[in-house]
Amino acid sequence: MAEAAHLAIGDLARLTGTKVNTIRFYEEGGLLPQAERTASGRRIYRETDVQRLAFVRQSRGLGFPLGAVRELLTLADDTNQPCEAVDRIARIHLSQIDRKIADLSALRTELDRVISSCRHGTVGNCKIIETLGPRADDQS
Amino acid sequence: MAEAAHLAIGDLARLTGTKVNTIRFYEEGGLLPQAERTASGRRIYRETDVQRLAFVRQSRGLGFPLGAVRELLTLADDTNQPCEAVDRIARIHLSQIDRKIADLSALRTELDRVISSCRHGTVGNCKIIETLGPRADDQS
DNA sequence: GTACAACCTCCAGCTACTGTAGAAGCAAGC
DNA sequence: GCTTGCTTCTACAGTAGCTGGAGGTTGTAC
Repeated sequence: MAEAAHLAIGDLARLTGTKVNTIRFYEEGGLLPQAERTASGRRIYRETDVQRLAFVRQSRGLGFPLGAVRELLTLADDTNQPCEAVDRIARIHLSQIDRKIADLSALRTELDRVISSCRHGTVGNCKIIETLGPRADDQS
Repeated sequence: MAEAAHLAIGDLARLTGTKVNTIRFYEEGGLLPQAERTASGRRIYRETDVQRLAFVRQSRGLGFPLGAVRELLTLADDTNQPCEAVDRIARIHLSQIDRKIADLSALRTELDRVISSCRHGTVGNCKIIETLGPRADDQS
């Protein structure tokens, strides 16, 4: 009997590509339920835990913040609900990613402009340094 | 006498659009020198501090991490050096921004794909939820 | 003399983990 | 039954870059 009736935390970690500490961290944050324990206090897991953790990891891999993952988990447990709420969470996340990309792109443009101005002289007349500080005009 | 011979931390904050706590944080982190103090222990600043903090803020605004800002400050103080090192720091930062943009773009594509699969039914047959968990195949 | 703003230090909290210390459990070999 | 060595346990510090708050002075204006 007992072909993997239950798993130790290290097994769960290996199965899901998650660090042991991260699993404990998720448990503490309510993303995973409080694990059952052996008599000596070690956590034990089952197949459902593997699935739940895989869900968490997949969501995190798509960049959902932990709060969103918690919501998604709650929603996923209630299979009769319309999936509108799920869709909404995902779209909010998408728009946040779009915003980050836009911000970074603007930053990139600006930084590129700054770098292009470099004439490879000394720091004293370096356009990059000038751009960074208002000291540029102290020769007036 | 005394038309702003020196500035209080609140003045410096206003002049540079920086929070007071942030200024103290920068001082602690060595981005600003230890400020002079009045007899009663209050920090006092001069024009050079305004310039230095402006430099820090400008650099941060371009996304340079604090470590890079520290290096840039050191370089900026030695005006005779070639500005190669400055250029290098900026280029490294640029490439990291490029990488972030690429990562986010890939994420965006994937997330968009997931969202597009939504058929607006119930959570039970929600493609988004399916994508997030390996539970999808449990009907086999 | 008394408000009240601005300043001080110290510390907790944010995100999402990661790593470490020190102790205890567990399986295998001898 | 003892040692070795791996896994697990709890608890806490650290990462980046601040931000906000508590609780206590100081400076200034009325």
